Amino acid sequence: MPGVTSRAESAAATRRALIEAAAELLDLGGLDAVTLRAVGARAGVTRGAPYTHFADKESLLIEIGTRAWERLADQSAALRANTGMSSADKLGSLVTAFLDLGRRQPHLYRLMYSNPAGDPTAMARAAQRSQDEFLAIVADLVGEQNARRYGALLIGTVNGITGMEVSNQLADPKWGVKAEELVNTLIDMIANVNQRADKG
Amino acid sequence: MPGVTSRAESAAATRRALIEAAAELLDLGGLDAVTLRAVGARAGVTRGAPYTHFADKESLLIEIGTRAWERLADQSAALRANTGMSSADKLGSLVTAFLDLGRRQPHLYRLMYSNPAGDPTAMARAAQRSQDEFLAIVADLVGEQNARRYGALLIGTVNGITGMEVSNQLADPKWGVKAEELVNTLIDMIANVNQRADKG
DNA sequence: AGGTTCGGATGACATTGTCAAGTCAGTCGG
DNA sequence: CCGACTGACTTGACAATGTCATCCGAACCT
Repeated sequence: MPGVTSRAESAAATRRALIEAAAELLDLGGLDAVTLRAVGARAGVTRGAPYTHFADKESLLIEIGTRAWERLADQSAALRANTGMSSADKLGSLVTAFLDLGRRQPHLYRLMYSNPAGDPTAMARAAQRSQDEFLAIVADLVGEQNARRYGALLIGTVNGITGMEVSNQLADPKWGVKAEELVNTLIDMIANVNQRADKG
Repeated sequence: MPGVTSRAESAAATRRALIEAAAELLDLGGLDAVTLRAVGARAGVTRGAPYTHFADKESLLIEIGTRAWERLADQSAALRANTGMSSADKLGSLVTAFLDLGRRQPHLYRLMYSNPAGDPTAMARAAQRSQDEFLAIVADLVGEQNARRYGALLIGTVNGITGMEVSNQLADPKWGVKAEELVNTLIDMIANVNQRADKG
């Protein structure tokens, strides 16, 4: 038997520690606080260590964003599999999860949308998977035909409203509305339109 | 009479040149391309010159974002004053302007929403003025009472949809819808709801 | 004219991302 | 059991960048 911790194990642990350290620094001090030196120090290694596990700093950040998207996608999938819940409630639950993410981890939220226009990164692919899960739940609510149209509208709206939350724009008392209310207003409108279409 | 170009005039010209150079670099190469040295070179001065006109690099960027928001606000104000146009058309026109901005200048668009959570910058104030103008047009469409609710919903949705455009997410053929369609769908729904409320 | 003011230039410095070279412990074939 | 090897990590070095203290010179005022 090799050492209690094999080399591969300790390397994997370091990789995990680096990701965690970077994510913590991001939450605490924003993107500017995430320097490779600080990440290394927090993970108990030196500034060069990240280059063993990641091509460059951006790759490390993308890994963090990817994981966040995957958590959301998993959450959606679990929710969709839940049989004791209405589609509308599932949708509301997801929206809340999204808003909470933006509120609790605004820097992470920004990172998740900092997609370069060029090639699709791993993060972009994870984001798409998350959207597909979301879309499936919307389809349960409004039917397959309308899913794309209203799914895109809903996703866009949730992003936008959360974005306003993140940049503190909705906090302005002039609006007098909460983010959840706004999204629920839209969900209601969509459900209504769809209901009328069903009857027609 | 002092020289053909007074010192104050040339200083103001330099300031303008710096802002323009920075904005061009932003459009061309993204935020990473905006280094003070590059900005100075493009404006015909050296790296230290910006510090005569701006406290730091961030202030220069904020100035660019502020100007962009002000252009939008002015555009909205002009539109609102136009008497030969329906409120719905005004709204559609504004939405188009917004989407075009995101499509043509994605880096600038991102900058406009990169608001720090803390104190309200000049950019944040300009953004608010722009939103107020938008809100006024929405109020013409749905009435003063509903303006806040639906205005916030619309602004959030436009932001979100544009954001999806900017990060190339709507380009995915799986959606099969265009950004304008989505927003128009929402505008129609809002107009309908309001119409029914009027009759009730 | 002579002093003053201020826009801009220059030198210097700390921080940071990145890489080449070196070090050392775990691993494996014999 | 031992020597070679592999690969994770460290260290030294470098270039780019934001920022500031200092300096220069031309426009400005009296």
